[in-house]
Amino acid sequence: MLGAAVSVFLSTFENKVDRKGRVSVPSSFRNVLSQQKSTGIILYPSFKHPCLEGSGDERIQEIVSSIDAIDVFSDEAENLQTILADAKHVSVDSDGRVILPHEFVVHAGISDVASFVGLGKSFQIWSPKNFSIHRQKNRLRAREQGATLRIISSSSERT
Amino acid sequence: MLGAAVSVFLSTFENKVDRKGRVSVPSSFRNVLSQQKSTGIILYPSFKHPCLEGSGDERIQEIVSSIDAIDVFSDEAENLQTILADAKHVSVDSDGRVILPHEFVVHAGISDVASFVGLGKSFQIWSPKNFSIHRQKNRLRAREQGATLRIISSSSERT
DNA sequence: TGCAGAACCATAAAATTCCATATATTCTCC
DNA sequence: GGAGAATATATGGAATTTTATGGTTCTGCA
Repeated sequence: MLGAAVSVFLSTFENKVDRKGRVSVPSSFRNVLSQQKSTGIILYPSFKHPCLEGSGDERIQEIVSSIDAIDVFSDEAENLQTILADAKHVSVDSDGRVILPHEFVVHAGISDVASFVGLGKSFQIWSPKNFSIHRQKNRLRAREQGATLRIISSSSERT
Repeated sequence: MLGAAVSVFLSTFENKVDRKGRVSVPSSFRNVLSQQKSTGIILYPSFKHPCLEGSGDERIQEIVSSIDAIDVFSDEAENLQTILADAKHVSVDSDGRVILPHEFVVHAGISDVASFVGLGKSFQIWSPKNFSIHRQKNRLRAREQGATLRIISSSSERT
């Protein structure tokens, strides 16, 4: 294995989902997870997009803390609590695969291929078709807003 | 070894890309990377040009931090996440080479030669043909605007 | 007892490591 | 100052190791 690379979820991978709902977690993602000492991953349906949100299983702890920190009856709290209610823990088997729960597969519109999309501290799982639409929109917007590059360069100027 | 001196990506190098997509990273670039303690490099397609943006892998950490600093579900965060989703980490092998992912080769229109262009804190990878066109345009504009030298001198002031 | 999930096996494709060489470039000793 | 040794770079190709993925068997539990 190479030098542990970078410890964030990065880039996009398309893997096949077999009849039993099994799908390989990208190798580089598994490396990140094992660095985080995660035995598996946490999945929950995104409420913004037709995709699944995923992360190492310590991330749940952060969400719980976030809930604690805000007003119990706020919309925000309810959103976060919804996440907890819908989330599932799936374990990674010895071949590096997980089983995507059926209702999640449905939510994301996944048939036989799943796109794992690295977002840094977390990742998403999409159907390739939905993701390409989503990506298109994002790139267009990023270009229009010109926000992307500015933010990056401003944060890299210091050091 | 010659001037390990400068710790910025400088000048332009043309190296061959073999059948497997391997290409040598210019020696002087490797020196900069090792000074930054990078195990490899981060690559992502440029929004603006048909080329690849490259940098040491600590850059990713900066982007992730930028994301963390803003609302997780905002458009802005998604813009930045687009970069993470498109980026790839490639490790430099013991012979000083990296493998250019196929889709990146396509994006940059690279066939059998790649131009590594030093930009100081980062660099770009072009097909020689596209780069010469780009360079031509830039020179022309610089001449018209007479702005180039001013910009260079102001940004080089720090270290 | 039937089914979902877990643990095993097997294998083709892809990525990584290792080795060989050609071409420069630098060093060193005479 | 220069011939030849020693080092560094850029490349090509082969050998090995990892992944991704399909199939089968085992097992607990409803």
